[in-house]
Parts: sequence; C-alpha cells; structure tokens
Amino acid sequence: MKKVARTEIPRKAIYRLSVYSRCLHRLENNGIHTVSSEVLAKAAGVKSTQLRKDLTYFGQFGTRGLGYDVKQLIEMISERLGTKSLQPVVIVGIGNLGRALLSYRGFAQEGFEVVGAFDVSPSRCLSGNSSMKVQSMEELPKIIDKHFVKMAVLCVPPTAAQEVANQLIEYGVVAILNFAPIVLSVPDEVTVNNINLAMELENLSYFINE
Amino acid sequence: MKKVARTEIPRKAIYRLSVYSRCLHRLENNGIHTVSSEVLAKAAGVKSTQLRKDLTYFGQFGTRGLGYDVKQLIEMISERLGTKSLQPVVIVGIGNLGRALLSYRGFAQEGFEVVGAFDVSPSRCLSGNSSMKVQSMEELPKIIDKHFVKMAVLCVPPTAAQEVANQLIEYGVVAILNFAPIVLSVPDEVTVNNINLAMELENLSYFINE
DNA sequence: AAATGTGAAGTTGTTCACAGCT
DNA sequence: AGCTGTGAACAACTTCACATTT
Repeated sequence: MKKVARTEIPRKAIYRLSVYSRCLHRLENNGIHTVSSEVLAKAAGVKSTQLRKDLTYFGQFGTRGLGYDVKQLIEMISERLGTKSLQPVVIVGIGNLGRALLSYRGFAQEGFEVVGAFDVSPSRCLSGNSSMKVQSMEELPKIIDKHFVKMAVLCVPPTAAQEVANQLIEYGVVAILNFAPIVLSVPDEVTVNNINLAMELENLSYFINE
Repeated sequence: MKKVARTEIPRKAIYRLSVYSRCLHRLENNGIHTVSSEVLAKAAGVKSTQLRKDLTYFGQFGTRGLGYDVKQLIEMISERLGTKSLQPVVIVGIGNLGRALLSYRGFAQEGFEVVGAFDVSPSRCLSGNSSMKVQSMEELPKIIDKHFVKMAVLCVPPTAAQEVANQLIEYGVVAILNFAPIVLSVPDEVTVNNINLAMELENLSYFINE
C-alpha cells in the first residue's frame, strides 16, 4: 500500500520526464530561458497537450501566455526523478556487457556514480580501460552498506540472475536494471527495469516483413 | 497505408511474443510437448487471458481442453517474428558499447548474424576478443548491399546519430536499434527501437524515493 | 493575444465472463 | 471436465476543447 499518491502517475510519463529533461538541458545550453509546451514537446517528439498533462501530474510550473522557465523545470524534474544528488550504483557481472557499462561515461553525466563492480571471478575480468577494480561477490554487502547503494545493474548470465537479484535485495537494493533475459521475481517494493537486446531485435525483425 | 492488418496488433503483444518464445524453448528443453495458457502465462509473467488474446492476433493454435503444442507454437512465433532464418545485422559505432555488442554471443543464438562492424576511425577500435574486423564507413553501402541488410544497431555518439541513421536508411536499412540518447527522425516505413541506459536509470531512481 | 491547466471525450490495451470445442 | 477463443466490460493512457490566467 505504499506509493499511493504516486501510483496514479503513468510510468510512461516518468520516462518522458527524462526526455524532457534532456531537451531542456539542450535549450539551456543554447541560452534559452523560457520555452512553450509547443516547442518543448516538438523537441521531445510528443504532443504539446501530453507534455502539459505530464507536468501537471507534478504540479503547476508554467506561466500562462508565456511558457515554462527552463531552469526551473530542469530543477523540478531532477528533484522528482531523484537525480539531484549523485546516486550510487553497483554493477554486478563483469562480462562483455558489464565491462562496456563500466567504461560508459554516461553514468556520471546523468547523476549516477558507479561505486563498485562485482563478479564471481574478478580475476577473469581484465578491467580494460576502466580504472575501477572488479571485486569478488563477498565484498558486495560491505560496499552496498558503505555507500547506501539502492540501485544495481545486473549483467550476469541468465542462470545466475535470480540468485544474484535475491542477494542484492537482501543487502538493501530496491531498484535493479536487469540485462539478463529472464523475468525476475522480486517483492513488490523492488522495481525492476529490463533491457533485453534479443527482444528488441526480434521486435524490429517483425516490422521488417512489410 | 502499409501494414494495415498488422497495425492493429499492439506493439506490446509483439514484445510478449518474444517472451513466450523463450519460455517455450525452456519447456521444450525439459521435454514438455503440450502446455496450457495458464502455465505458459505464469512462466512469462502475464495473465493467461492476455496470452490467449495475444495469440489470437495471429490465429488459432490451441486445442480446447488440452492446450498448445509447444513445438508448433515455437514455429509459429519464429515465423511471425521473422526469426526463422538468420537475419543479417550491421553494428555502426564501435566504441565501448559497440565493442561489447560485437562480442555478445546472444545475437547468433537468437537468429541474428552480425555481418559488419563500422566506425569512422576503424583503427581506433582495438577489436578486442571479437574476430570481426572493424571497417570504415565507406564500406557500409557495399556490405549492406551484399548481405541484403535490413537491420542496424546504432552505437555512435548522439551528435552523429541522426546523420548516420540517414545514411543507413538511404542504403536500405529499415529497422534501427538505437542506443544514442536522441529522438531520431525517420520516414514512416522505418522502425526505430530505442535503448537509453540513462533513461532507465533515471526511471528507477524515481521509484527509489519511497 | 498567447499559452497553460484540465475535465471530458476518445483511443488503446487488458481483463472478464462465458460460449464453444475436444 | 478442461481449456481455448472472443465479444463485451473495464482500465489506462492520450488527445481534444476550452476556460483561465498573464
């Protein structure tokens, strides 16, 4: 029975908030201080009515006849998304994908700090061009505790994914970005976002046939 | 006015087809030949009514009182998804992510063959543990032509993404898996699936706050 | 005049209830 | 009896139309 007030905000609206945020940053960099829903919506690839509706889920931020204050909207969104302060993240499973994510500069840019990289056999993982040391799974609880980690990126093989997820949750993680192609079963209070490359490709494949 | 009959199939249903397919393969490996919508739905993490509805978008495949023939359903789905034969794919932009995808074994497993890897400066890309040679962008049209490539994975920096997408489309690509965090504008007949790591993280971040 | 905010209408997707096979 | 297939009810999300504010 938690997130009562929040549940009524469509999940898709929250995704769009991220898009708006990116567009707003571009506008800000171009020295633009005020933007109408019409213009921002176009930049984000949505209808202006949808943008306005999305924003009203969180309050009223515009000035009628004028539009929205770019800086203020950015503030508001990053507050609502919880990206105002650096969010600590661990990456578990340093195979090809895990390694790529470790050296992905985007994390820091978007307000996430990778505070740990873990693998069952850390020695196997040539850490590549990343400076982060890969640690064994035994260190996981320590690091999660020390940095108050709430978020994990899961790149282990599908066979290990559920077990590792269970561990993460036990140690206090409440949000998992799951790259393993299986359906994780987790308690209600844990949020899982799945990224499944094979599924995306198969989906595209469908649309190729006419 | 194309895909008239297909447009009415919800895109989400097509994604779920991929999930069902994976579950069915697991069942098949366990020597199970027949499955009810109830059981398969549970494995896929959906309601049984939804599974049945999804399948009826494509026809009738079950036997009342009995269930579905596992093998036959697998056949049907792979046919509808267009994964019966190997689908050729090119990867453009061999940075960290591109390199990871190049050495990702999942592609072949799921019916996709990477027939080319491209980058503006191929020499920069230490091809890592993959055996595939990285080629310069000039080779792109040749390879697309030679292998009848319809699908591309786009891993270039956001500033280059639109331009490269335009090229791909010009050369005949009609489906793009886009990792660049921008909204690509493409003609109607081209399908784009976006994967945006930052957005997924931000989205999770929202759910961490209670 | 210009642009937001929002109830109501419309659209899309999901679940129910049950008829219809095997 | 058991389980699929499906029209109808329902729920979620999007778009419209317009009242409201600056």
